[in-house]
Amino acid sequence: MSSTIRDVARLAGVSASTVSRALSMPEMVNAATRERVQSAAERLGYAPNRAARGLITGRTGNIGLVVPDLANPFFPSVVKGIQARARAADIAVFLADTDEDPAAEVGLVRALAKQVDGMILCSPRAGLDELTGFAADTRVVLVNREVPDIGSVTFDNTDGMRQAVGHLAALGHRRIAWVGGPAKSWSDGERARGLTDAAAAAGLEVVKIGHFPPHYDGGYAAADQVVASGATAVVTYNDLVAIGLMARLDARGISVPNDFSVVGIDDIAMSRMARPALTTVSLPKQQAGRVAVELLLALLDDPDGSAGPSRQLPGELIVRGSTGVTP
Amino acid sequence: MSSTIRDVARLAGVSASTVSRALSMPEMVNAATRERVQSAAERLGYAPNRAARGLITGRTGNIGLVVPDLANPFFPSVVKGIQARARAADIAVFLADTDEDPAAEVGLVRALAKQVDGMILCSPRAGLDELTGFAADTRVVLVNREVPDIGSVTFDNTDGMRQAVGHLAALGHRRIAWVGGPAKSWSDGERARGLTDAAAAAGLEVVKIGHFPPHYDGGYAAADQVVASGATAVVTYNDLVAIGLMARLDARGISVPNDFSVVGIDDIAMSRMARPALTTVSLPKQQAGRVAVELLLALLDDPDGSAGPSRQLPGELIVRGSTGVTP
DNA sequence: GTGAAAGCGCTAACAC
DNA sequence: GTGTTAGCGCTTTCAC
Repeated sequence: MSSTIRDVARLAGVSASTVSRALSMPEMVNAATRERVQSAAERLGYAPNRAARGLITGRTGNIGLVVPDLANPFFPSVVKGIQARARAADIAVFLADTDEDPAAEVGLVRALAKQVDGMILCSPRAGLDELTGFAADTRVVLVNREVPDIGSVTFDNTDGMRQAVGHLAALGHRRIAWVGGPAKSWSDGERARGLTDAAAAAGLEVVKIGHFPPHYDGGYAAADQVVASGATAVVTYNDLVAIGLMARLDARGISVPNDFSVVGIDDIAMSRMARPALTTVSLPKQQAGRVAVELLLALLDDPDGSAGPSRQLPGELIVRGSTGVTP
Repeated sequence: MSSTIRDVARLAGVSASTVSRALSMPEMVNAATRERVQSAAERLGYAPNRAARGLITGRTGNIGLVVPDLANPFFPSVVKGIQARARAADIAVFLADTDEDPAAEVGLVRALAKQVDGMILCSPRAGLDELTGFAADTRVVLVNREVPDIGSVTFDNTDGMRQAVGHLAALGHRRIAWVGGPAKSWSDGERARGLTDAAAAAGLEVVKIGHFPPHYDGGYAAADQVVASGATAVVTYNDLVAIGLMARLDARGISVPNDFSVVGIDDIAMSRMARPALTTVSLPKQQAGRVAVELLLALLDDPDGSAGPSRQLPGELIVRGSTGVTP
């Protein structure tokens, strides 16, 4: 159905290798021949079969992308950044959604690894050993996860939490609750630690409220414990949790921000739309995606394939209505 | 780096062809040999190179998926459905996001078409001729778009609008505004027509308010015209628009649902979380994704590749706070 | 039931 | 500068 390199060769009256050269290394071929080949290719709508090319060059021009859950708006943003940067490099993206299932993660990585040049793993839930194992087989870049000897793009949680604490301290809060996300989430640990350290430095008290699913319902469920903790402000694992938490607060007649302050992390679109709008540590999600692709490309061009420098991106506190009033 | 069929053959003490058979047509090989091959494959972590296999079988085991904008929560849901169904069939998914750019759409389809068995195009913005052209080259299934002779999965907009109108009429509304989405969107036309027809049948008046971007900001921008129209209720192109519209209404001190009723379409997660929660025509997004994959699989198995039967999925009105009160 | 040989579409080495 | 040859990893005749 689709035309091959030989069709073009026949039409242009040259050999297949000349077609190949004319298309991928135009300098190496006579100008006249080149034009003949190019117009023939044009006329046939020819485009090389990348699978066949990959077989011989060892480069497929494809990358794999694994995310835990597309329904969490954080990930589509990262995916968009990755897409955009990959397309600019003429690279196609395999996407897999694991549904937050670590076992599925392992299977999907193995399945995809064979047909891609490298993989980007977003917030992987897999264990350290598994990730190290992946990186031995394939070029891997991590997003929102740090593992020794594997390239990664992360966010500066320490500084983000410092900003959040500074803001809450300035509003007069003395006791802050932390609502944690999935126990297997690397960033959960980072954020909790960042918050604890920043609070200690500022002389504030932190109450940790268990682990909750990283969704609206998780926040909704956490709210009552947060209130019972005696805190006057809360920082949550992510925006979705914060929004769910605010809904429960509202249902109980607790006013945000008059009675309570809420700070999220991520800055998903929904946070602007919430009422009151959510104060949050904004993370450069699309940029993280773009940077991840760049790291991966560097890794692919690097003959020994050692991990390039990892990148840490800054977060920025966006103050909105959910922390507008002093307690 | 990765082991090939010959490595397995050597370890099992058989030929490559036997390995191939033992793995893909286990019946055709002696039980003892089969076990030897399978354990050898296991030990080496062998998985066939799908590109190489595709070269000879003509089937890559991959499908392409093109969506206009992952930032619109409607699409991640569909993508999740597609992913899940594809994975069950051991099929990998190439994902491309066009950023609502029809030109990018064409380019991406062409680029992907070569390395996939078929493509799913979600809410494509491309013209009729272009889509027909695609379908001539590749197996194509459309989601949320209907084109003659191309298989598709759509939602029953006519019935959905009938439900919405029935609800609003029962609340006592006599004059309903319609806020349209992108002019190039097929479903925009369908929904507008569905609403108009249902309103006519029920003896209600419809005021159409132009075309707006299918986002929060579009709804925010449309609100003032909606109010000026003299309508007491509004149906919007999608939930995002409805939520933006409600925000502007709120900013102007117009109470939903006391002064105004709002109905969206899609039922994205955010609609449950909005305050007041949004009444909306819920669309089975994940199911649409699953069905699209099934249609595509049927198309691939069909030797003459003619368009299979298209499927239309029902929508269901979910009544929430945004239409709770009679005007 | 199994192996040897051919070939999918392409590119890279080697001749010329 | 261009054609010929070989081969990427796999499946599929065709012999045996």
